[in-house]
Amino acid sequence: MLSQSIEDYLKTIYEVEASEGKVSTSALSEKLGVSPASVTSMMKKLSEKKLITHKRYQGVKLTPAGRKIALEIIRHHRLIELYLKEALGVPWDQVHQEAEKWEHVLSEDLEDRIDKFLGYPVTDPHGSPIPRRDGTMIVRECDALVDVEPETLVRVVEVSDHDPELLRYLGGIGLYPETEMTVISKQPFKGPIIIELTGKEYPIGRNAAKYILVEKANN
Amino acid sequence: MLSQSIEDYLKTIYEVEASEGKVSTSALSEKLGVSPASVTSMMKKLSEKKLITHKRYQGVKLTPAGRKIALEIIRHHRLIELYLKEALGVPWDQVHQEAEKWEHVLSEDLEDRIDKFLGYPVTDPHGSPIPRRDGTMIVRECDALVDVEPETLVRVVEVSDHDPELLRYLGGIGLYPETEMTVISKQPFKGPIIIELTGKEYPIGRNAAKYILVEKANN
DNA sequence: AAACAAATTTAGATAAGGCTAAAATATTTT
DNA sequence: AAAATATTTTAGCCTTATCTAAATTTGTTT
Repeated sequence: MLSQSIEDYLKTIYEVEASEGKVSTSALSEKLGVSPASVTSMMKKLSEKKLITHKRYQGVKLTPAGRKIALEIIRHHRLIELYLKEALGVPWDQVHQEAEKWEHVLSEDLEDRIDKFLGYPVTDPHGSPIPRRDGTMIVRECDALVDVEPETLVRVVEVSDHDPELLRYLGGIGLYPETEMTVISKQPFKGPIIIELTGKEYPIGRNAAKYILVEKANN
Repeated sequence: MLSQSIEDYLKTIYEVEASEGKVSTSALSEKLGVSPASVTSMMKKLSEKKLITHKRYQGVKLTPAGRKIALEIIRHHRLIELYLKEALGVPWDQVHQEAEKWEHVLSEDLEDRIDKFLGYPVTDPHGSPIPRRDGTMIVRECDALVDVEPETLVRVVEVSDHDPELLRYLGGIGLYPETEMTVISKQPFKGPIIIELTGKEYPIGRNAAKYILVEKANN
């Protein structure tokens, strides 16, 4: 059995690897809210357990064994998020923090029951893909909203779950995964992106728009 | 915020206090699966936090503050047990171990949602009363099955949740809280107690019968 | 009531996982 | 390419919750 701390490190390494490619000590330090020195000492431990490979001063990489564990935790997390929303009506900006704690104590049996209850879903409430039991995950091709050219009709694929305030704003204007909308314009001087949704226009800050993933909609 | 370990100690102290009156170091050591020395050092810490009173060599007692916390954890535990059974069909012999982990990471918000979902229940799947949010708990008068005279019609009130094997056996013969049955006889030489249930007779070991609480049924 | 046994506490050690401050290595700037 | 800056690692310390072994206190027997 792995400690909660180790599980959190592996999950975070996976996420940083996916979003930034390279996994540095400082990135982990920042995301995990611990000092860089703590990260280094944990890296040493994870290396010994053969869950990551670590070149001094060069960052880390998950081994297949480490990746499998990371994906199991992420599977727990995302199943729980969807479950809480569907079964208990927890709003989408709150499911993350709840899942963050529960994911570490979910048994395989309960995981399966939840999966079955939900009808073997493939995405969580934020549109993130749910890894399968076998440690595989289907990743959809998509672009950050911030990179889309104006006058494009897009469909929301995924919204990052890390900022509850952003989620509340987006929920408020009706922007969820699967929602279709048009990018109207990108205001100059790093100004907001204007989108149109159900006939109304809304501004989305550039920074927020990095965390909204979309795909081109047909027509 | 209290550590999981502290929560487990408080809960166990409450349970020992309720079932045995006096709370000794060795009883806690045994129930928690830690050495007596570990118990003593935790008692020191809990005393400093004013959650228990501790007289050297004389056992411990919960303070009102400690009792309140113990009951909060027990409330979590029992709500979760019932929720898992009702919402996800987890068998009653498995809900305990699942609740044992989840109880420490349940938010107040989710607790309330679960409570509401279940219609503000008053007992868990084993018949144990669920403490209210305000830290009060209604305790029903009842006797251990082992102490009941033969030829008595009784109603099951509560079955201890600590032994999955016993729960499976009892479930198999249809013995649950609210079930009515007749005590036929107590076999001599510490032999089993024979009960009649839906027309059939079943033996219940004396030890098991200590953990089955019943009340006299009318007629 | 003295001696023995049982329960409890103290003393000292260990493992996890965190921290700060200082040293080592990389990277960027001049 | 040297100097300055930023990142990473090492060294050493702290806290929490455990443990074992030894000492103390309580309870029980003779």
